[in-house]
Amino acid sequence: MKPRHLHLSEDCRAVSGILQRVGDKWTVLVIGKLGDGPMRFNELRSAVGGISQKMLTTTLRGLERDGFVTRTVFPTIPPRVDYELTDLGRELLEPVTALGEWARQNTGRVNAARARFDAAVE
Amino acid sequence: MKPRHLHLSEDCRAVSGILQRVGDKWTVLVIGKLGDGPMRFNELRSAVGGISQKMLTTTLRGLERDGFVTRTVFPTIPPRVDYELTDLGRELLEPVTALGEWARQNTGRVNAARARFDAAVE
DNA sequence: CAGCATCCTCCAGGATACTG
DNA sequence: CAGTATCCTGGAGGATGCTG
Repeated sequence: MKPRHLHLSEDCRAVSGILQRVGDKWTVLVIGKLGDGPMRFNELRSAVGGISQKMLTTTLRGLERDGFVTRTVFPTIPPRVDYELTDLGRELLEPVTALGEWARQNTGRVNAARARFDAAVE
Repeated sequence: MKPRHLHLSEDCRAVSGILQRVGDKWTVLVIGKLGDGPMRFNELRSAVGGISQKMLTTTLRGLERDGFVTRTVFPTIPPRVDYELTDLGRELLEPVTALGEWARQNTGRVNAARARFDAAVE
């Protein structure tokens, strides 16, 4: 085994994979909302806001497939479906939240850099 | 006992933004390589592997614009251009690496969940 | 209510060719 | 060497309509 420096170079493909998985338009927003507790489909839809029905379905299926979310169907009329984070999903939420915290604290610096860059191009 | 205030909900748009920024196909791989020190264009190109010249240019421009990397041109013949992480870039690398570490430790569980899901659908 | 099915648009990203 | 400039394609994602 290679010695681990604190660089991500060695595992960067894996990092890239997980980031692409989680870096699509809706995934984080959905697991973010589900972090508050189980939710029904349309409840989640309006909580996220702006997401199409198709994309919510797609996103949830993906999360379910990867073991981040459970899907519970109540065979009532009308039907009721609850989505809830699994343990794995909640664990994922931690490093994601850390990144989110970083984002929250540094958007200012990023925006400043952008303004500087765009001004330089003029 | 889980920490009760993960509340990603409030800033989830910002999180989503930064994740989409960093969640494209090449960004993480590039800053991962640059984490080892400054690199020239083609050096970086072959280090990353599989990236087209166009996408490396695009990715680097984006990173430069956001203040994550610096671009230094040496007016020699042939030309030489060095790319290097800024402080901001190195700081970004930390939460990203944490997420990468999570990915490294949990790909097994995710793959297992996928296999289970796909088998159930069959 | 919670979806599937369909159609359509847009753009990330690859391939290729040319240049200072 | 380090790029620009074009062309092209797959797939993410939106809009709409139908169903158990």
